[in-house]
Amino acid sequence: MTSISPETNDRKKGTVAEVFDESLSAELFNLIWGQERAAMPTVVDYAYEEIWKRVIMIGGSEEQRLSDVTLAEQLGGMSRTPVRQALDRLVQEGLLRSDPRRGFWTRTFTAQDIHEIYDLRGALEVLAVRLAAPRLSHEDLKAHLDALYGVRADLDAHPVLRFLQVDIRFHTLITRASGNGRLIHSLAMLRSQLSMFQMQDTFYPKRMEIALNDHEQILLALLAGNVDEAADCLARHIRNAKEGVLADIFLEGKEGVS
Amino acid sequence: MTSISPETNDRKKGTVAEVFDESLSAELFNLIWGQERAAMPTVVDYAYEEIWKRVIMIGGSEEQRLSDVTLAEQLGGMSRTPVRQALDRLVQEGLLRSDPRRGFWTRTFTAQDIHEIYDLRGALEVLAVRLAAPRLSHEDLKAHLDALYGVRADLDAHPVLRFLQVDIRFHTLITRASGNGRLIHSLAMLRSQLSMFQMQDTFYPKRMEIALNDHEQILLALLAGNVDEAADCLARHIRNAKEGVLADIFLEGKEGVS
DNA sequence: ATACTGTATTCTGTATACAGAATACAGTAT
DNA sequence: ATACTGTATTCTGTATACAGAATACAGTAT
Repeated sequence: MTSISPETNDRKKGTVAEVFDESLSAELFNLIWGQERAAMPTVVDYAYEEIWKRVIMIGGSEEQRLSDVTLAEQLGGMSRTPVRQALDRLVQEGLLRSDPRRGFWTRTFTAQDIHEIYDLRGALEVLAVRLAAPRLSHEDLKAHLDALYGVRADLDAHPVLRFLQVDIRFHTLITRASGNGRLIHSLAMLRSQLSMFQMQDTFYPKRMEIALNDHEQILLALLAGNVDEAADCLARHIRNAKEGVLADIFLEGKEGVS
Repeated sequence: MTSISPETNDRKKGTVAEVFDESLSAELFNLIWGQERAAMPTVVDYAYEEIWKRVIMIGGSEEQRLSDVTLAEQLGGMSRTPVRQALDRLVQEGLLRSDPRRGFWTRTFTAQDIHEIYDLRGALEVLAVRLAAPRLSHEDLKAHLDALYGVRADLDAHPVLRFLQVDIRFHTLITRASGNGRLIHSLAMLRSQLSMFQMQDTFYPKRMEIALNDHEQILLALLAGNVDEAADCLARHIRNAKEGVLADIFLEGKEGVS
């Protein structure tokens, strides 16, 4: 899966897959679902985590069949029952499709899916930042600003994973501070779906810089107590991210589809 | 569960449970999940539907244990496997809690849950109406206005179920027209959770009239092409609904909790 | 009477068995 | 050569079996 750059850029860039492969899916899993891990995980929890990582690595560009028998063998010879329960969970969360009496399949993601996910995410994160504003401490905000400046300083050194970490942590900070458990879970599910094409997504330094600038602006607005500005900027930030992903992954020039 | 009226009202009123009992849960299920029913339902689908109805009838006021063995027997002697899959689905959707190695339980809903659900619903429906506005035909809008006037005319005849039907259909009209499948599903899940205390909720004619007036205003704004007004009114409508439910169900006078 | 310990019982989570649907494929007709 | 039919095989969905965790409870000590 080679992507054609929509604009030339002489600095380092790359798809996530090129740079990190297997280790990234584990990192992504921790960032997205780490906090929700059970104290005493069941066999189903283990199967869910392992299959999640595989699905993310397969990505959203091809439909691939997942056989419960094969997976059960590969996951240390466990039985089909917990594997099927894990697969059911992934279907619920929108990462897989189950074709009745024909099995489980990874899903392909279209431009329509990108629109759905980012539109939803925009509405949810704007709600999150409004709920979070009075609950975020100055220390938390400043700590994240520092982290942001640190990453911006050496984006060239280890670009993509470091950027993804700080990006996810920024959005997680705001989401968690909302205090709305259902909102937190919904956003985690959307991010889980986004991870499906994160592996093919191409990250340009320019795009990462723009994102970090947006984050900075939002954090500064929150520090200044200007919630409306933070919300507007966050909405714009997510619209921009959507356009970036659409341009990168779906090059057929359908940017006009609103 | 007897509710104390926060204001006296001499016209007919009542909790849903008093008026409809078992038949209502089936009606609610159809309104919420009817469109998503599979052509060839599996045993799990059947178990899911039956258990959903039971859970709704139990409601969100008491924690009740659900034994997979007992349910399997009651659902025509099916086995535990599909019952557990259905229970897992209900946990995913927030209607049940699974206590690891101790079983499945219905959840009690607190004022915090009402806040979470309605805040989320507000953000999602506002997004829905913005996406739906250019996609709703004048015929659809007018048809719903007619239905609304019909119900308002004879609210006294069969108040609660008729009101619930037209209420859910109004929100479903807007949600579906958004064209965003994930948004539609998220809102169906929230409504599913709302159904948990719908049975204890008390419907006063005044409250129903206010809701219908809101609906009318939103539909007229959409007919006039005034999307912003429709969105604002919808946001207000849902905030009002939240306050109404909080006042009805949680009488401890915690309206101040924002 | 109350707290504690150890055993019996119940019940959950996972493994395995089995029936029937979907699929592959060989054989036949055109 | 291609389309079709019927049988063999594979695989999914559900039922059943089983091990170990949670619970109930009787018996004992204080």
